[in-house]
Amino acid sequence: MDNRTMARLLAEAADLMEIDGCDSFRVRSYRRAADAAEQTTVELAGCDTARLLEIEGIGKSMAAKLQAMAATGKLEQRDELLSKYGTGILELLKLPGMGSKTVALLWSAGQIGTVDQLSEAIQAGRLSGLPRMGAKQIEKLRKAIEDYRRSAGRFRVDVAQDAERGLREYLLKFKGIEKVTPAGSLRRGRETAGDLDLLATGPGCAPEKTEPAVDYVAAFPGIHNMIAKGENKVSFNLVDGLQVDVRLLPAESYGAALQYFTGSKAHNVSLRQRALKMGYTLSEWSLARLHDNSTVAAASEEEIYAALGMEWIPPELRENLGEIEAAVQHKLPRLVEKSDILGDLHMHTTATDGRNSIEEMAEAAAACGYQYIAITDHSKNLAMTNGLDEKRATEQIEQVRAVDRRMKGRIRIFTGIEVDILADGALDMNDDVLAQMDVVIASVHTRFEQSRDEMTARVLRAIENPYVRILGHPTGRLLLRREPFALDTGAVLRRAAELGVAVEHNAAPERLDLCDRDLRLAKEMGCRIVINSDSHDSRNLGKMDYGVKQLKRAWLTAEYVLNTRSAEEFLAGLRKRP
DNA sequence: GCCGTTTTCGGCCCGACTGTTTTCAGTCG
Repeated sequence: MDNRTMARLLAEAADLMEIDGCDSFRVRSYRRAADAAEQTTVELAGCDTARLLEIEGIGKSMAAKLQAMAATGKLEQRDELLSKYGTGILELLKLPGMGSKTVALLWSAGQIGTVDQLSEAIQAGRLSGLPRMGAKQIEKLRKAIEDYRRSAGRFRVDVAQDAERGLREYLLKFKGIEKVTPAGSLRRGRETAGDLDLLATGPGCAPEKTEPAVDYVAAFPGIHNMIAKGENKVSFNLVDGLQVDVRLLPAESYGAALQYFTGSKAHNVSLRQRALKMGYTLSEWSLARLHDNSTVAAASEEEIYAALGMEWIPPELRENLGEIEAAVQHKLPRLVEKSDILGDLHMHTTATDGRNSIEEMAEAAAACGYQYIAITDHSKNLAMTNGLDEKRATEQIEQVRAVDRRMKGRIRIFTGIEVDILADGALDMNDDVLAQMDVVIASVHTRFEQSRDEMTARVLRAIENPYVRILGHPTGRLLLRREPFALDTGAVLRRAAELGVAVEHNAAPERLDLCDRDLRLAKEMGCRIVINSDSHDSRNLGKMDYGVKQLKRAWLTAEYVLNTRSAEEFLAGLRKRP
């Protein structure tokens, strides 16, 4: 059993224990253990007790549980509670605004243990009269279910990406498979994926010879249930429900298949129309001549696009939004690449909720090839993270400068802070401290019951503060968990552009703030855009692949992205301080 | 359940906000 699965079982156990009314500190220790399992680099399943005990947050009892999990594949506490409450109870907990106490209340009041049962109870009016269940609360729940159902069935891209990585590694271990490429919305860089399409090719994928490869795919240990197993396609669900289709393809039609399964549908329709006009027909097998069905191109996408008289189109642009016309005229932009990113301006350290020191972050960033970074820990309003007050923030400035000197120019470290935008738009830090920072990021962290207008006013007021240089995660979007902040993005971006406040595209995979639509808007408004990792761990520093894909989807070139410039130019590109 | 001792118990991240409370419980970050 891998660390990730252990982490999931422990986290689920913690949720269930909380519903069950266990001691909250005990629950927390399960959560800490889950965190540790998720974060650690050592393979837990192979560890002896002594090694396990070295891990922070793992004690004697937890070590035994980890070993039992490795041996049996199960966590007893979790299974017991699940059989008591049913599996639907965990789903109930995913509704925004729904915590363990409310779940426990619903359970004890009416044996409500699934989202469907809750929905039914609301319809039937059975919730009113329960403690703390007023009209507003019930309406909130009704809305939460609606949102939840809308996103059901799709997976956040980082979940799909993780699955893809694991599967790809597994597939490439097979001798007859030489190349594995994800297709579909994952390849195009969409925020969510309905399923995961993986294309594999190699000698073992040749027609009539696929049987061993198919068997190998079907033996993937992460498979929860098999949907279909054919000659060149294997479909199954992973434990978390994600559907995976693995297609084994001969090298000679790999390009056509990749093109076909990458989509989007609209792009493909357009492309096929063009093919027809040219006397060709395009399918997942090949681009062929209409009159005799002879192949024109099939092995690579490049050949196919070239045969259709155009440049190869990056997958991120394949949405039928003008990319075909541009490719025909050879006018596709040179999109921003990950290697263009020279600095990361948003990260946390052990001073607040990060896992590494300033030095460690700096070293890791230098190893990523960055030329500069900013240390931007949380401010005091994020009490849970041990946010910095004015005094600690001032002290940290000195520490950052000291580390910067020690790095001797190997990397520049800017001073900074991520301040919280309060309900009324004020910042939770004095201006005279902000005035000393190179980089001040202002972010909304809490979503109150604010109307769209109030939320917009809140952000607009915050960026009027002359020390704010970057607007952090502007839409507060946490996909599939919560609606983005309802705010007038256009108005905010326009004002940010006027003021010279850069807007952040937060590349943290779980916090996809500016979707491609927002980024296009930012571009139109003339905003300076910064892509940041918001790392809480030095190991996440270079992880910008997905974020860069999103930039590409908005047709952004390096000139739009401020941190593709040198340290000096970057600073000069930021809003001038008063 | 972990941890660290001022070591075998008693702490354990804390403040803002909402709704249903008329003083506070629940959720979130």
